[in-house]
Amino acid sequence: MPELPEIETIRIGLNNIINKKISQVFRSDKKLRIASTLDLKGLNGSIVKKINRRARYLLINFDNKNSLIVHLGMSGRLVYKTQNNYEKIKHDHFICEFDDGSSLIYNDPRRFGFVDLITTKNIETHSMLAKLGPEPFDEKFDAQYLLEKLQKKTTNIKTTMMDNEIVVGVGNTYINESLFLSKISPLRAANSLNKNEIAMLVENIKQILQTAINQGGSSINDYVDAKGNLGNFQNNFRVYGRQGKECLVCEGDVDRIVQNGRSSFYCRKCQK
DNA sequence: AAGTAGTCCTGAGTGC
DNA sequence: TGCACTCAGGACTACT
Repeated sequence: MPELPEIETIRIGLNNIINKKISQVFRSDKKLRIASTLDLKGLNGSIVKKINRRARYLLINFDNKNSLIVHLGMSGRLVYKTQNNYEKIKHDHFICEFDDGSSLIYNDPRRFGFVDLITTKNIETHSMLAKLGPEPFDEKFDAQYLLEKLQKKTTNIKTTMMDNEIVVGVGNTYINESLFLSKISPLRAANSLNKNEIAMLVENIKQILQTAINQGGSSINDYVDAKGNLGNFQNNFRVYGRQGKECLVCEGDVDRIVQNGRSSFYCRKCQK
């Protein structure tokens, strides 16, 4: 499941489509998460200028002032193939073929993701991007900012940190890991954290996301990068998916609970 | 207003 | 072997 480090890894890998010219676009008739307003004709002849990322959205800017917004949902893959005459496989929903014969393929079995086209200057007003909070690596995301945001939040800290209006790109996997490193229980009310705990949490979120990017993301179930390679960070998980196993810090066991319909993994003894 | 539950989807895993 | 069922979760919508 792609989270921010995986998307960032894909973004870096996609730099080799810059300056390529689209010769043909394919879209399947399957419904993705949001109805796309994609005008296929408008993409033909477009040249890729830049690949950006905002939260978990990949933004592909073209020379004609349009941008593709791509979200990979739970199971989406965005893979670049250099071979000519790429043959579609099951769940390929969107394909850009370039004039040198290479292809960019969006494949998504569960169809939680989407592809949309928007005028680049209006990109921040897109319904999916308009309300997003700061990037975790943005200097605006610091202890003072988070303290203010959490003050009135009575819900648990784990769910709160996955709210995109507070900070973007912190999904289930990395918030579990960040809370473990910060020795904070996922059950704590968000407004019960003191400033030291908040500062530690901010630092650990930044650090764990950066480490994951450096290692090419995590491969759980579906994720591969733009070249189809697996990531490595899953080997570094301290609590995620380790229920019943021994805590790596103390002699306790890792617990699994469900919060707001999502799995949380934590050590009762280490995380208070 | 804030918090919570339901929703979309398919493939992998489990039990009979 | 095959069927039925459950689970995974990002982010929206619709309730309370």
